[in-house]
Amino acid sequence: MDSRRADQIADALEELIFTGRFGDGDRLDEIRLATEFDVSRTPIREALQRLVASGLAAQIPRRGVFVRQPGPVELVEMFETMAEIEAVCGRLAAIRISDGALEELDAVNRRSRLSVAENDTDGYYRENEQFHRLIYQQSGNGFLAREAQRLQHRLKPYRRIQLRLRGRLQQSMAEHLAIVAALRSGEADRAASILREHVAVQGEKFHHLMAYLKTQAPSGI
Amino acid sequence: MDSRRADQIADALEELIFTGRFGDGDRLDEIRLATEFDVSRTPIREALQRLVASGLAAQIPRRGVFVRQPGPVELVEMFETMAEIEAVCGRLAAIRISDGALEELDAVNRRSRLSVAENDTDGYYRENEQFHRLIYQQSGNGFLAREAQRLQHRLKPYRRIQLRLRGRLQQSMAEHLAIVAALRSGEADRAASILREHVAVQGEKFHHLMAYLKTQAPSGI
DNA sequence: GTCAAGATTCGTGTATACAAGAAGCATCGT
DNA sequence: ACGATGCTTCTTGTATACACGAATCTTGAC
Repeated sequence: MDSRRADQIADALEELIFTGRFGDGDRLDEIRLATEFDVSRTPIREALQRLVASGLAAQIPRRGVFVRQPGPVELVEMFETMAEIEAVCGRLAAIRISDGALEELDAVNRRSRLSVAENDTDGYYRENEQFHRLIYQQSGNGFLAREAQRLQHRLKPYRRIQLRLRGRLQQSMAEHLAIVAALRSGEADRAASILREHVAVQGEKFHHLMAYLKTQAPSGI
Repeated sequence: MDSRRADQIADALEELIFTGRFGDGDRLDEIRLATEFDVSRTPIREALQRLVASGLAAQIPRRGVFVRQPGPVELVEMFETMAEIEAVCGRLAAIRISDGALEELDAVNRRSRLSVAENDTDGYYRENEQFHRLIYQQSGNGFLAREAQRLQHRLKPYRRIQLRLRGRLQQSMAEHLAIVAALRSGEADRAASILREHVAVQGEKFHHLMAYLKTQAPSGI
């Protein structure tokens, strides 16, 4: 699909940052990466620029680009922003959603329930992602939907991990059902506030999880 | 400040796109731009990638990058998104704003009033920009503030032009005063809804202006 | 021994050279 | 005459070479 080497490298680097292989402040050495990816510096530089544009890294002129993992404060801010944007999507979707999309949401929730039964967090997260994406799209605003998806992608590793907390899967599932109910009945404000809480609570849960992990092992994600 | 040639070029190109010197669908020829900016293709390519990342241009592999001016539909979507995000900022700011910031907003509004008196749309827009930026910052969420500012920057040319409509300056001014009043009294929902309308109406006004200009002259902005 | 200044080295930023795919054009066949 | 196929040319994508600034190391002075 994408024959540009630089784009593949950008995705690979993003994954490496997400999985914590590159820690905060690490310099992304062009030459080193070039040899590792067996490619010249040119595509590496293009990939790095993409990372900088996404906010995953910061560039200091003549010094290089450095990984920029969000700290606790920024993570809270990102989750709050995501919560608000999802709330907006939900409020608009409650007015504009199509019957077909409601059916799709039901279908996603049926599949989600199976994942919950099997305690399959990865499977659940996949369905969860689709669930939210559908709502973005049903906001009837393509631009907003793209922005929401961009943010979702950025928060993906953090949204994912908090599902491992005991009871979180069931709670999330229940919230999804409530959201669909509100959308179906066209209760815009109710859909918005449930969605806002649904996402905000993810931030809090993630926060708790981080605090907990810190007491257990001082390693990264 | 920024010694990187590529960044300067990116800004210059952005300006050229904003001012309509490059129309929708125009190919941004690397070689041509390189000779025009008297520079090699390398910084040009980096600049183009930045444009693509901002959404101002689209890249087709092995074909080049093409200017992507938003059409009427996308503009409406962008204004709606901006309106919702500003509403969120306003709601949060109503709770979190500092006394000092309220003073600053008053000061900005005083300066704005002078621009209104002189019918100085450019001056008014500068103050207007600052007014909104202050509210973003007072949302107490740095991440949200940056996102809002990014969107504001993207919409700048369109927000600016609609101020030329007769009576718009006075109307905008009145709305700003109402917004500060709501923020000062901590009426979160009221601040949000005024801000939402304040921005949404800009989209509508811009739309009207475009429709009007289209009847007058078939040129670009 | 410590600090400062110069030299050296290393890495980014830019220019240029090379590779490869896409578009346009000409020629050949039907 | 029209269409298809191969060639040519042009442009992007990648590699390499060069320039310049930053950081470090060394050396000398106090």
